Amino acid sequence: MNVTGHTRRSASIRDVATAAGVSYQTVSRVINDSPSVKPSTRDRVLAAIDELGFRRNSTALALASGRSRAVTVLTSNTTHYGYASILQGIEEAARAVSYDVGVGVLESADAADEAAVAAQVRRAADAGGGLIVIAYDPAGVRALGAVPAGLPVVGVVETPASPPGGDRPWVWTDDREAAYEVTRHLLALGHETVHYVAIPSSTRRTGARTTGWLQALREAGAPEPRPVQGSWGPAGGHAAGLRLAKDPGVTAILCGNDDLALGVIRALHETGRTVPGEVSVAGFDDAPHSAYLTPSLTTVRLDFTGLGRSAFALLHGVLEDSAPIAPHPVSVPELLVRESSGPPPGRR
Amino acid sequence: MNVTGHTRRSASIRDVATAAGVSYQTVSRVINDSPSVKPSTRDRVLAAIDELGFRRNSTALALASGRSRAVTVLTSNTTHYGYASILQGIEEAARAVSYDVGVGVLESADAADEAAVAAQVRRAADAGGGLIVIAYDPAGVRALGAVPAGLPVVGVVETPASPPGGDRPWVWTDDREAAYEVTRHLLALGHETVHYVAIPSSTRRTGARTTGWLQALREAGAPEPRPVQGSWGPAGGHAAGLRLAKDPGVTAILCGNDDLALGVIRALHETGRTVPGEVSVAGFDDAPHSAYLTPSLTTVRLDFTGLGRSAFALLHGVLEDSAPIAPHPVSVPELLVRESSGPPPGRR
DNA sequence: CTGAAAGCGCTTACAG
DNA sequence: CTGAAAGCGCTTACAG
Repeated sequence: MNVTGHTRRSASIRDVATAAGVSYQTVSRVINDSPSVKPSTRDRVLAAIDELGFRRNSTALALASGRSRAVTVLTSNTTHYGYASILQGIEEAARAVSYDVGVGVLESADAADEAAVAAQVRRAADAGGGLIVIAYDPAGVRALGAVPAGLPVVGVVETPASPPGGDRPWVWTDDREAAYEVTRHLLALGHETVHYVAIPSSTRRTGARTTGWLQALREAGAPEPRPVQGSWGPAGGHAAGLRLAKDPGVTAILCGNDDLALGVIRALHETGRTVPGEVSVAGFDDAPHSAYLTPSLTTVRLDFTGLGRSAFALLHGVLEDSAPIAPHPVSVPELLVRESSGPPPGRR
Repeated sequence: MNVTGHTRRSASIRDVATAAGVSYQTVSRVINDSPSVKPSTRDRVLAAIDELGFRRNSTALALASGRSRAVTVLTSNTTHYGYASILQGIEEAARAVSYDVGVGVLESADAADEAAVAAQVRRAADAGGGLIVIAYDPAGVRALGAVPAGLPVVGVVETPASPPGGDRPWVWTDDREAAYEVTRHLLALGHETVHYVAIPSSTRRTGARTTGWLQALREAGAPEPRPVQGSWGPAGGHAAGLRLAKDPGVTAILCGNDDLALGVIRALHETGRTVPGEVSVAGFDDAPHSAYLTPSLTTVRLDFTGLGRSAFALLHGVLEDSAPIAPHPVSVPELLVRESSGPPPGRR
């Protein structure tokens, strides 16, 4: 600060060069760790950098080199636990290697507004650097599809139906396996079948969680009820729960996430059904509060933060042209059996 | 895309100039809405821009002009509901005026790691543009304090004890008023007093929520129990709830946020106390699931998204040198009375 | 091992 | 109303 209150222009490589008695190209070499600098010269430059508090201007770096040590995360939402955790994981990994992280929220989760999604993708592309698209919902899937070829991008996606080719830089958690495990847990308790309240799938096809649930039912020879369409939040779970509560044959309900499960439990309570006495309920994600609900919620923990870190690692590999990192890191889901699941009535 | 799979260099203002038959300075004038361009010239340039798909390079803009239509949000966390909602509000407002938004997570919420906080502030400053610091916790407060003078910054803070001077570009929700209202609600139900489980305060001094709670107790001539220190999450609420449950005189508990309240309710349940039959519990924030808990949670809704929009509006005013926007927008908290609060035992 | 030149894609004065 | 020059702070070849 000078006396007028304006920020002092920070030192440039030319200032450092003058102070160190070298040309500014040499300064550039030092800050880029070029091996061809005499140690004594390097030391003088380093001392000048330190003395002047020089920090390399990232804007100039980006313009001159065409690379911009930055990643933009495109997501439909920042408040849902899973999305927010992925973002946190990305930021953590990015910070470790001095990358900036930007956020772009996709306007409409139902992807009705195609133009808005495309606009966000263009903005992100303009920002330079790489792109990570959270493609759990229609808007995200559309955004991923709208990324122009040639732009470095990683998609955080639902478990693909079949292993994608090597040209698909995607990461995911094994939702199918997770759904399979919870469903088997509920069936093992003695339930005749398990009903399912689905989160909106990212595509028109059946979602990965739905697939895993169905697989478990089929292997057990259990009846296969139609999934109930939910939304992302507790309100959708509540509505679905009220519908399911009308059917006295329903004794076990798997929900596409913990918020839905919470809404379902509320609906069951309102209609006088006890959990887990009359109906067992299980969720997905292990949100922070799920262990403290009454009853505490049986769920599957997915490592979203780790998923975010993996997404960034993959992108970083692409951007830095390093050896292609293992393209499809998959974290293992963990079943957490709590109070909300138990044997069906009459089998206690 | 060309056949080799590389992205085609996008059009520059020189390309547009050539196509339109003008100099590139004229193109610059057109994209900057300069009034001194002949309409017919403008039309030709606009046509060329459209045809070539020209998009202004924001990096070059930033380097040449020294301004960077960008804001970096510094926060301790992206997953807590309040923090995430503020971020969402900022992004929404920023997008409306084509600003990029970056995110920096402050390493340690307890601000023990002073160096890490300072490093994040430097990084954010290097990114250019403005800064919004969420200063609800010690790390955020420290970050806000570490911002070098001259850098455009807006702080999202707890309700200040006294109205700050005009040189403090701060925004807040009226937490004190909110706490005051919930406490009065509980007292009006007939409770002798209201206990308080506090969120960590941003400073060593008493937090705004604590102040509002105390004010209501004093006005009512109610006993003033010591606040119980909680954390941000349900685990802290659970621990605090177990302690409070030991005291049979406790009939009403106000919690610093909904997650704490959820943990408190769980602890009361575990120790055999009914809510609201024996103990009333109220929270703060109106998280999305709070209405669907059993019992549903009495709480105060705070408009975090609106707070984020206000923070950005204030910063935008500073950056664009426009008329100083009303410096301290305050949204009005809304009391939501639900099932978790009722009359004390014996006064039903 | 080090320096001088050209350029990244824009903007900001300065001319006319 | 429009054009030619200089420069933002770096990097990338190109010389020596």
